[in-house]
Amino acid sequence: MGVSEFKIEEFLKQHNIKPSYQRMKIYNYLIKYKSHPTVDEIYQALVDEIPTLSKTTVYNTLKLFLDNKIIQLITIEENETRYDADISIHGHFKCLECGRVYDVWLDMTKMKLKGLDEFRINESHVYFKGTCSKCLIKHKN
Amino acid sequence: MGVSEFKIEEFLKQHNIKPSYQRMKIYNYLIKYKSHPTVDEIYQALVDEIPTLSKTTVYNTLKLFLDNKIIQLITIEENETRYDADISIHGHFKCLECGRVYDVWLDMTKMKLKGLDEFRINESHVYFKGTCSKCLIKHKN
DNA sequence: GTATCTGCAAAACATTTGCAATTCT
DNA sequence: AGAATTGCAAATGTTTTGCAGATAC
Repeated sequence: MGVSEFKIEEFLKQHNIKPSYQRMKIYNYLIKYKSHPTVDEIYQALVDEIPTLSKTTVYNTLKLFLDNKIIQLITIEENETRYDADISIHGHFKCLECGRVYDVWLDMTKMKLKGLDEFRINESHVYFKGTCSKCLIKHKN
Repeated sequence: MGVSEFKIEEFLKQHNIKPSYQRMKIYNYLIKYKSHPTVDEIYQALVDEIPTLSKTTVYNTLKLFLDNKIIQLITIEENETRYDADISIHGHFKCLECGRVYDVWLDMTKMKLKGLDEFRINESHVYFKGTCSKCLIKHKN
């Protein structure tokens, strides 16, 4: 496991979140796999280990994490809400063939904006869609 | 009306879309108001004028427009799919106070991307959230 | 013992699907 | 008439809500 359970427990406490078993497992899943999972993917991945787990708890927990700003929400596809424990400013790329979501590091400070004079920007989101390198290589074979 | 019905009829025909009454009204709504509406907003706006209108038709029509690439889909908020008849490359800004969605013109060519080597990018999307100038002015009063 | 957390079941929405009625040519 | 379009009703899928039981301090 990339981050020890103890560290996660401390981390959640520092953010005013009581570190219940379910919460620690869900947060651990997010930082371990970095796969930008949906609610259902998190639920399916953990239900074997936590047989009593309910989707309601996954929803409740993610909402709590969002409110406390330790995760961010990724909206790429309509009807598909994803979550990311990396809250640094970065974009995403979704491969339309395999469905994987990748991180994209970009410098948005150079981007000139027209039409936002006098607006207050709180959040900036960038995402791309296309075909990832893994899928492109498959085509060659 | 900004664009005559005749022009819309011709436009749809040019894109292999049979210009039914409903389709012309829906397309007209999109180009007239440029408000990036949801399905429900379109439906509510037109149902007075077309009392038999159903949401199914709005869904069908928007899907047809998307397939024929005369509109684009905007995904800003999870659970809220919006549509835009302006298919040029631009971003959007959603005001978290009044809910309005604005167009943002930006030059993305200057944006340096890290992590997308060998990827094929088909679509690029940029959006912002915050407070628009109209709402900021309200605060001063 | 009291607060909180969890999870079932039902409700609330948004979107899709099947199909019959309507419209257009 | 024949093909396409419309729209109702039901189904689907996701997220939210109410609440009762379990758990933690």
